[in-house]
Amino acid sequence: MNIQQLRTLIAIHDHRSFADAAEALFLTPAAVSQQMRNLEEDLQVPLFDRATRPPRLNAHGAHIVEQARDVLERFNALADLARSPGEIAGTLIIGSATGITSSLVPRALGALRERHPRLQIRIEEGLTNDLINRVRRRELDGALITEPLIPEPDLQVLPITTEPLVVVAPKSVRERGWKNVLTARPFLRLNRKSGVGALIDVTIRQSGVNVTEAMELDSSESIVGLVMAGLGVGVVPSRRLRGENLDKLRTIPFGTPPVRRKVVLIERNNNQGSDLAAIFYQELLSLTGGD
Amino acid sequence: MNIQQLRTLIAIHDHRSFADAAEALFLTPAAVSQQMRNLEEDLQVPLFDRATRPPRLNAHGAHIVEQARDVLERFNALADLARSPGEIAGTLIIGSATGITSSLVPRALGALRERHPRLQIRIEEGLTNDLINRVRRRELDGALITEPLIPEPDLQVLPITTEPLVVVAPKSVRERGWKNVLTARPFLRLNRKSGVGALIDVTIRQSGVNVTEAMELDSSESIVGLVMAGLGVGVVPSRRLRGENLDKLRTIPFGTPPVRRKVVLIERNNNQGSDLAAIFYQELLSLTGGD
DNA sequence: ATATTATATTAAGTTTATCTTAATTTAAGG
DNA sequence: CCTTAAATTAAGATAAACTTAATATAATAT
Repeated sequence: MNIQQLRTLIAIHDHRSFADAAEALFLTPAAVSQQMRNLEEDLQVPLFDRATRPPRLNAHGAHIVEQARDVLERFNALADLARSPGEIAGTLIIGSATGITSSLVPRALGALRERHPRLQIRIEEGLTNDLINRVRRRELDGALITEPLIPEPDLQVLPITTEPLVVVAPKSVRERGWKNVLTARPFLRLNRKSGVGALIDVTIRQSGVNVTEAMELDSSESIVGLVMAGLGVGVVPSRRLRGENLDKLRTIPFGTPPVRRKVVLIERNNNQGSDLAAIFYQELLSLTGGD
Repeated sequence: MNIQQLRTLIAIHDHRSFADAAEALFLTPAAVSQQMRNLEEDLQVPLFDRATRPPRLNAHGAHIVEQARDVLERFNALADLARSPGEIAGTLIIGSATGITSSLVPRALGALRERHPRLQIRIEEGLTNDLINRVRRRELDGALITEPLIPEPDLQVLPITTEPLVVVAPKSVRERGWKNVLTARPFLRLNRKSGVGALIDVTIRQSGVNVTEAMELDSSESIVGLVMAGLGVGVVPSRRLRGENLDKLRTIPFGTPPVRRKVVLIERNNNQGSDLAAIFYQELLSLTGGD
């Protein structure tokens, strides 16, 4: 049994004539006759009472026609849907490097959900290098990470937003200039495995400043806490200071010129990118106005 | 797009491999690969991301798989239903000659309805000759009529029940024997177009009795009424006398030997009969115990 | 009853679709 | 880099589905 045979069966019922059904289906009457013969043979049951002209659907045949209408409608609806995939559906999987705090991302994801209700969205956190490999392996549609990033020919880097870094020190530190402040007290280093940590490290090395490292920490919050307790100085994204009691801290722009960390979306290059990631990026751009 | 392609698409999703899907479907991998190519070409949209091995369903493809499951399940259910038409459905149309009063028929129809809830039943009354022609033209599945009936090679006569005929006369008629009673008073004839009327006519002619016809009437009830009014004598099915005040009437068995009218079901012969009529007849037999 | 007509059926040939086989390509893993 | 397994592609083989032409037949007209 196949869809074409069902189509023919219904047409015979509607037109009450093999010949008229054939005409409606752009076939010859012989084709219609043979189709019905083949269908009956396949099913091993008669569908027509052929003692009249035209043949009449028997009780069973008439029953099958009614059921077949539903099946055919659904099949046609699926074919239409398949031909015009207009509505975005599926699962977008985005990796996010640990510590990315930009409010842009949640806003973009919210807007995506609203615009494409059938789109499933998943955010998976991880370390930058892991995320990059997972994008390559197509396990992720894209990943949000921070620079620095070694340019790779198979990856595309799409800028999303930037954020200034600042030196933080206890209020009691009086030295002028960021280099002097960093050397005035023990240095609380942000883990170099993170993009920000690495950016800070590179900047310090290139400036020729010799800091006295006290310890290495995994998060900007820890660093801010220790600085407030008077145990040293550090460098953190300025956003991390929101809500803090700035009366107890000094903040000085970090670097010459001041360094900003960039949040970027990486995707596969060379037409290997995921359609869903492209949609996500468009959403981000519309929120930032392209800045 | 066809059902086989949908089947293959789903198998690829479930096995995550063209080769394994091919094995499950008893095809070669090349056939699977070509089917998917053909499907994408027909729909004019890609369904797979082919930059990996095995190819992965893209978002759109995965979405179509989910919809396709429903369509395929319904198609399969219809094929199963079509192959085994176990449950009786459809419309049984039975003709009934005017005046058939046997309680068997309503009882049989009631039992049929109970046994086959999806069976539609229609009873259409008419004159015997009309009904016979309509059975021939397959407009009726069968017809209930009374004998006599001229045997016809294309019609099958299935006996259902019999009923005695009686001569009815006013109490004042004293003659002995049915023949004398019929000639003692004017004869009230039942219309010969009905089976009973014809049966009565034939029996009288064959007996050599010369009745004096007063008038011809269409129903047994009219005859009984006129007899009670003293206007003549007649012949009616004995069932018609139920509830009548028999103190005012004489009743004598009609014919030598006594004549009984038969109610029969006629159907087309030579394997032209309707399945539904056969079911109806079986029901009648089970109610009569075959008598 | 016979003749006519329109339509379904059947047989045979043609066209199209779908499969298999064999060679080639390619992603993935060692 | 090499190897392997699996997907792809081209070409041939097979099966399915159609058309054409002849035949059969129910229905209708005379």
